[in-house]
Amino acid sequence: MNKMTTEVCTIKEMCDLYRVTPRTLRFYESKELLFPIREGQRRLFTRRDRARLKLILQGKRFGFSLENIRQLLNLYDIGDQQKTQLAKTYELATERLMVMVDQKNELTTAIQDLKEMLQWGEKILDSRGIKIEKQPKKRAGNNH
Amino acid sequence: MNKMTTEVCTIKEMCDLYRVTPRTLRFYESKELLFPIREGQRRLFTRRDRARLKLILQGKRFGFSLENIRQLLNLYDIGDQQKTQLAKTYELATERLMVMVDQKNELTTAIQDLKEMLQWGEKILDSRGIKIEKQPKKRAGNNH
DNA sequence: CATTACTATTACGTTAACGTCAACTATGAC
DNA sequence: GTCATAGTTGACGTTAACGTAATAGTAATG
Repeated sequence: MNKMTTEVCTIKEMCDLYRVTPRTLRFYESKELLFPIREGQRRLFTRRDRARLKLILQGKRFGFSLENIRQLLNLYDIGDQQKTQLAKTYELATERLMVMVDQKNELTTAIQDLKEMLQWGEKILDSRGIKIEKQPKKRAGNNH
Repeated sequence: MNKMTTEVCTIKEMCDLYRVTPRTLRFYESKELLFPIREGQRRLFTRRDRARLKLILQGKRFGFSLENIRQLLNLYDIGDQQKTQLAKTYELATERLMVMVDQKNELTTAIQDLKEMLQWGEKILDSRGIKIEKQPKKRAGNNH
C-alpha cells in the first residue's frame, strides 16, 4: 500500500524488540496468539501483532497460561460488541488475582518459616565456631 | 526385635499419614530420598523414613527441587561429622530464600499492576452500566 | 477354593512452553 | 555461480514430579 515499512516488521526485528526467540513467535502463531501476514513465505508482524505480543508478555507476568491469554485476546478483539465479553475478561482477571494473592500469602509464610530455620541454623553454626559468610549482595542480571 | 509394629509402617499407612500416594513414595525411593526396608517384597517405612518424608514435604513448600532436597537430606544424615556440610546446607537454604524473596517481590508488583488494570476495567464496565458481581468469598480448603 | 485387598514391577503418558536440529528455500552481494 | 544471511517447516527433545495402566504375586478372609 505505502512505503512505511515500519508498519510491519520481520521476525528478527520482533525478537530484538521484545526479547523473544523466533521459535517463540512461531509457536505463538501456531497457538493462534499472533497472526502475522505473509510476504511469500516470510512472516510480517503488524502493529496489531505487536500490541498482542505486549499483552501476551504482560499476561505471562501475571501467570496466565498461554491458552488463557489466547481467550483473553479474543475477547479483547471482539471488544465492544458484546458487553458480556468484557465482564468475562474482568472475571477471569479477578480469579487470577485471587490465585496470585494466595500464592503470595503462601510464599510469605514459607519465607518466614525458612527464615526461622536459618536463624536456628545460625545458632548451631555459631555454637560450633563456624563463621557465616554473608552473601556479598549477589548481582542481578548475571549472564551465566 | 520387639512387637512394636508401630516402629515401621506399610505404604498405605504412610499414605494416610502424610497424604501422599503410593506412587509418590515409590518414586521418592527410586530417587533415593527414602530407604524403606523390605519384608519380602513389601516396603516397610521406618521412623527415619517418616522423618525424612516430613522434611521432604517441608522442602517442597519452600520450593526446593527433589534433587536439592536429596542433597540436603544427605547432608543432614552425615550430620555433625563434617562441619562444612552444615554450612553448605545453610548456604543452600540462604540462596533459596533469596529466590523466594525475589519471587515474592515480583508477585507483589504483578498483583499491584493487575489490580490497577482491574480498577480501570471497573470504570469501563461501570460507565456502560454493567454490574460487577463481587465474588462471594471463595472458600479455602475446599475438598473438591 | 475363590474372592478381596494390598502390594510390586515395568513402562509409557502427561503438561507447558518452548529448544534443538535437519533439510530446504529465497535473496542479495560479490 | 556461489557464499552468506535470514527465513521456513517438521519433528523430536527437554524438564519435573508424578499419573496411569497392565500384569502379577501374596495374604487373609469367607
